[in-house]
Amino acid sequence: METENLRGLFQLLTRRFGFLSKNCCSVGEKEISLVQSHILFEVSRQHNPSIQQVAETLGTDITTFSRQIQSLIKMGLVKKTPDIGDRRISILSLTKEGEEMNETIDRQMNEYLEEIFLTMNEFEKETVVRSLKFLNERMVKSSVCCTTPLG
Amino acid sequence: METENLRGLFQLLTRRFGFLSKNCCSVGEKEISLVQSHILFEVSRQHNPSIQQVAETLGTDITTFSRQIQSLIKMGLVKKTPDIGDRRISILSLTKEGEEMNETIDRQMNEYLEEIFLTMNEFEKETVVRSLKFLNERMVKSSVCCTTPLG
DNA sequence: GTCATAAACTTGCATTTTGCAAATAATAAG
DNA sequence: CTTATTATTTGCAAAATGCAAGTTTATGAC
Repeated sequence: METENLRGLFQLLTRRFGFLSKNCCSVGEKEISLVQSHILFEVSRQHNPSIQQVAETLGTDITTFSRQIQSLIKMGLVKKTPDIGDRRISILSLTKEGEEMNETIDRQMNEYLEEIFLTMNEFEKETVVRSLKFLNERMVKSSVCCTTPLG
Repeated sequence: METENLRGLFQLLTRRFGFLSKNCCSVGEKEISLVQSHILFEVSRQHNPSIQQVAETLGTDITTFSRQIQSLIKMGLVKKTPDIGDRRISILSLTKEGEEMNETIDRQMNEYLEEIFLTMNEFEKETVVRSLKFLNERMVKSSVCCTTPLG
């Protein structure tokens, strides 16, 4: 097989997805940053995660993350509940407003992505989506640097 | 077809690629940031781009970008040449050292990615790579927000 | 040509983000 | 009980960001 420039491929793909995400985080009155939208996404995705868990998943320094959570709490999007078994730990969850924000962003992003996939036929779309899923799985399993326990 | 969570798929994929990229920007003595590695990548990829062109491609504010270029010049990785036809314009190019740095990062990243693809057979790999390329093309063509002229 | 307008950058702040070091609080180990 | 260890928070100080305003060069109207 010819030598592919895999790096370029990934770089361009992620950049384009980044552009897609950029504008998509203001919902009604509230506006959050890209990083903050990732936090909502991840808090929603994990089951009652601690601050440390989410920070690690996102690869953010814990001190920076602690402050980001403070902002999100001030905005009324995230809640912090002390863990019952271990009171050092703060369990994160989304408020009703946070849920709504996350869902709206989700819908928006999926809409954008669907629009891209509209240019493909069913077979092509299915192949691409299956490939992305497959690749995703393999990236998790790979031992190559930089993976986090909770990926 | 069942409803996929496309956003999640993309988000995780790009995050994982981001992790892969994170550690990979120190070459020998020199160490550059992720953003700076993107700049080297893009300056190398485009044919004698102007400052504005690269800034736009990367979606960075031009004033921020101007300063980032200054840093890279100070590090001896990038060169600025006044355009012959229009002296307002600065043409960017990599120095020999910049080229080397970019190539090393490229090699490193491709090595990591190849390692992930090693867990697939030829057919699977080819399908995935073809899917990524295909998706990339369609993202460029799509009119959905956030694309830049030079993508 | 001259003057106004616009384009390609650059600099001056002022804000935000970041992360290391150190502090705090709670648990676990011995 | 005393000493780690763990989870999180604050105190800086450095870096990144972006708007407003400046500089230099080019272009258009006249």
